[in-house]
Amino acid sequence: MAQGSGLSIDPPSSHLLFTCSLSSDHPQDLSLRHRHKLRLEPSIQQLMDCPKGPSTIQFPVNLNCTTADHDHDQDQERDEDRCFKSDEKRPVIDEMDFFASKKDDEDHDHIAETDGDDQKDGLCGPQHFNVNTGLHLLTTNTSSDQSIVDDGVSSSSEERRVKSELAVLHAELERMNSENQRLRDMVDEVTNNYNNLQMHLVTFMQQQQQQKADDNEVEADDDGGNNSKGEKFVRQNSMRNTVPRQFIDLAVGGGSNDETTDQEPSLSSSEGRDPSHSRMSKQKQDDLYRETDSPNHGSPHWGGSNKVSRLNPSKEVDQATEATIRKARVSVRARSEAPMITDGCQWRKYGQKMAKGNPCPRAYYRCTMAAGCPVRKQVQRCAEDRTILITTYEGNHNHPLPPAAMAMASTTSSAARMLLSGSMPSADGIINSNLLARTLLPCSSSMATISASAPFPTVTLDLTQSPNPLQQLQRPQNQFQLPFANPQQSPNSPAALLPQIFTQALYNQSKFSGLQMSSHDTDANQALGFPPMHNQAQPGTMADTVNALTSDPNFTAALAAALSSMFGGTSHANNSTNNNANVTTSTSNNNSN
DNA sequence: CGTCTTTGACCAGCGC
DNA sequence: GCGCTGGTCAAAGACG
Repeated sequence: MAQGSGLSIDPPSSHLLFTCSLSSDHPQDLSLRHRHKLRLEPSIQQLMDCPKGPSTIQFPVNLNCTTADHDHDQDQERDEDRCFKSDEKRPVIDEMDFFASKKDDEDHDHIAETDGDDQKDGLCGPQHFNVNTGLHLLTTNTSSDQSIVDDGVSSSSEERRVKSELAVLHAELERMNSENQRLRDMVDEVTNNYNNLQMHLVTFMQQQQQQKADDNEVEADDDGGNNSKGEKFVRQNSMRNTVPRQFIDLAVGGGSNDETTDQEPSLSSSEGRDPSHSRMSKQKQDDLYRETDSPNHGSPHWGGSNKVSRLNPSKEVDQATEATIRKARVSVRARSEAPMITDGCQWRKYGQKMAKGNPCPRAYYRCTMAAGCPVRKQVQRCAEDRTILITTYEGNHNHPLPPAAMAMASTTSSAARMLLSGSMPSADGIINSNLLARTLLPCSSSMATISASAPFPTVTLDLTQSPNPLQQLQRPQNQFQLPFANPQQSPNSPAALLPQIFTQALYNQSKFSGLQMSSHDTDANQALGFPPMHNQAQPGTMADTVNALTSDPNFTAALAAALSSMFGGTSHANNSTNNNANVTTSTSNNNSN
């Protein structure tokens, strides 16, 4: 059967097309079917809106046909053939694409490359319409159910009709392109506005910090201190440089802090303890830990890597800040049956204790991805609900991280620094914390809690959406609960994803606050499948996304589809990581000591 | 044999 | 000073 000429377009010809699209006998038909399904539906709406209905409504009419009219294999083969052809023609009425110009270019290139394989590929593009008008005839005959190709008498009139259709469709295409351009301009404008706002916010926060520094300097000078002007200048600069320094810290996953760590004056009690612990471990790894982590190990707080260069001994303010930062923690509450949520890092369990008020033991882990990495985490099940796993992180990694781990790790330090960006110990620190929380996690799908009066400043995100309201009421009163949008989280939502959502939330806000930013953040976001920053400028957008995701019972499938669309089928690694994130082979018993 | 987990012991901080 | 608690150490055992 020859294209265009030999086709016997009997009245149900249009039905044939739909039969083809539903065929599932061949794998390639499945792809075709998906393609049709995905792209035809919006087309229908466009066709409805098209001023010249009859010429363009033909395609959706095909969708209403059934498969019952075709009994012969030959017909089916013909159907498939026509299906491809219809696919080629379909782009004429394809869905609106905000970035159509680029896409069209790409399609055009692709067409040029695979000119002879169009039928196999089912390629689409406006150019196809021009290339193969004979195919177009296949689907232009639905209104009258008359054969077009075999009608030699009416061929000239058909040509004219086709040309007029073509003109109309071209006009429609141009209109859509212009509208696309207009929308893109609007997006650009919004993005620019957002960037400007962000810049202003950063500037404002820096000015606030500088003001604080100035106030401290005035107090110091009033005390009769011998601070020289030069030293004051250094201090002011140190405050001014806070943001860049934080930037560097995060940029390297905690930064190479070995030298600064070694020079860190011990704030812990471990120094007096180390001699008594001179018994050398048999484990090389532990030796390494001791070598590189001894300034912090054994301290009542977990070690942190956010150490400032001690080149200038006058930076007491920075030292105090950094010491507090080391104590800051980020806690994530998520439902998980697994003993530990996999966050992309390798951890070694170094202890387990029974904590007061909780029958479940608390496990202590340290990062083993690099010798001397000071990052630690605690894992404990919630006493009220054993299905809730509470994971608390502290410290910054001193080594490069895999993409899956980078987000969480950087978020820990980001959250810690953000938490401490206010004056925590004072009453107004609570206010600052509250404000911080509001700006920190407006896009959270759950409950964000900031504890400013706890022994260690802690950012807690309750991602469990506890079904028991009493649990919320039982929280300590010194913690702030910030109810955001709280869609009922699907019980099927993989708990392992929640920290990453949390991570993204923190990321967005840390970027929004301008306190921490690095190119690695963007990389991590992208590695996790999150869109680049400029696409999520508005927190509400992210909130909507998270809400939609977490409320979707088919969340995993939807996520996989979304990732596939983002990465063009290369998202398997991330997807599998996400889905398996809470699968851990390690076991932990409940033995207490 | 190397790595990891378990678990009793040790230590420091804190409150009384 | 004493006891409680949280955090850590390190020997011993398990595991691959």
